Amino acid sequence: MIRILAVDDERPIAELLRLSLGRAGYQCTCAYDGIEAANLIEKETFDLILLDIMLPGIDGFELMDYIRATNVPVIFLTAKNAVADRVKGLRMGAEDYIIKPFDVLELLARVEGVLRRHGKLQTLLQIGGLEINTLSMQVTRDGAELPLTRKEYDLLLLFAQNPGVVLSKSTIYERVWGGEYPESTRTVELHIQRMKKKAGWDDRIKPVYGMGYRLEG
Amino acid sequence: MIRILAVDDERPIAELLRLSLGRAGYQCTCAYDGIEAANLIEKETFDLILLDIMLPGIDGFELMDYIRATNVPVIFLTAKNAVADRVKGLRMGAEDYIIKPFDVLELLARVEGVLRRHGKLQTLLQIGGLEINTLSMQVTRDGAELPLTRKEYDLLLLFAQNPGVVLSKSTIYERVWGGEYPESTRTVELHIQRMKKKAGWDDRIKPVYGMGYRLEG
DNA sequence: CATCCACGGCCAGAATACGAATCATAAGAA
DNA sequence: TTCTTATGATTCGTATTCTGGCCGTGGATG
Repeated sequence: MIRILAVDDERPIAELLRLSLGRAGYQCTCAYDGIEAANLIEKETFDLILLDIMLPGIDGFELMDYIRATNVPVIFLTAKNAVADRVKGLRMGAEDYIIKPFDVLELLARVEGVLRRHGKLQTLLQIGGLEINTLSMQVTRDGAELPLTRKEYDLLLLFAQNPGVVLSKSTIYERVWGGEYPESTRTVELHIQRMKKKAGWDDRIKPVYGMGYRLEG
Repeated sequence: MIRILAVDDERPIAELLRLSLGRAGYQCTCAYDGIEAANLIEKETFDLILLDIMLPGIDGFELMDYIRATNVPVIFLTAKNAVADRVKGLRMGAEDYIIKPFDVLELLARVEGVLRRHGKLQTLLQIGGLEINTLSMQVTRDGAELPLTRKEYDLLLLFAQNPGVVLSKSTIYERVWGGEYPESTRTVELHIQRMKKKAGWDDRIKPVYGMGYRLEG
């Protein structure tokens, strides 16, 4: 069951979110201010948070700071003409935003998109002799768990989600680290190297000279 | 990887474009005025350009003149009530336009549409007995992979995307290497030669004396 | 037929990309 | 706190690819 937290101080909106998402098969909890939201996030775990920017008490941006550490994807809700807010939100690590008033179908499409990108819709990925559980973030080979670090896992998942595709170093950097690729360092190579080794994918992930890396079938 | 250039002098908008497109899997670069855009277009190659009309310095229309020569599709960004601009833009060869403020989903839909019309979303290209997979960047003949270097691949793809068209050496240089064609070297001939050989296209790619090269059907 | 110039083929040095090892710092657990 | 682990910058070595120069060939032009 996928759990979603909807944070909005306007009760009718929050209720609308809860009902729409509930109908679509998600388990949705509501919070009506920043404090309540923070408490819930502390106490429970969610797969996705829908966050209104304008909140009494702690506002959405402050809450974002808090949420970011938990790595839970956030879609935030903004008023029609608050472009600056949207940018600020995306900068702060939000996955997407929805402009109020929103269409319920659009909402569902975006929720699904974000969940898919985070691998929360499909919980088991089998590839290259490995089994990746995207919910528990565990990777196993023949039932034995691989002790992967955070970056290694992210990398592994990126390749697993794009088998056969050449991923350039800048793409990899943007997807795993975020931000612009710093040409001068060898960070990406280094981590690919470590991940390959742990995953036993030394022959599977191959460098494509001058282009990037590819996970072969 | 599909590369998009977003030209807009309003930083928040440009940033919004970059983040949204980036999240959708495109590689997006920003320029904040006409000069910067022109320089980038000169230096790199893009698959699509998003162009704001109102720009300081060189405006969007002037830039359009410049871009048209490069054959890169353009989507205009216009203000809500600038109907005349829209018409002018389409007349000048823009592929589509988007009215600001725009919805990100709409933007993505239009971007996808334009890319599809230009065959840039196509991942499998079959020509001259070869099959080119632009995602895995692999070229196969009868199922056997051709070991191409980066420049060879870029060249092959350029010809494959322009069958029957005479490509001048300076055009080829600009598209594959970027920057101005250095008359004094034989780099282009050399690489075409190698590529032809590996691809088995010795009789397919023919020199057009004094003009360039053409891939014959 | 003679001349000019574009193009093909080849080579070696230059440039670049990648892998491995090492070290310093940051983040996290005990 | 202290210890451990994770992360990322740096350096070096090697393999691969790129490039410029030279020469030969052959088409274009008169």
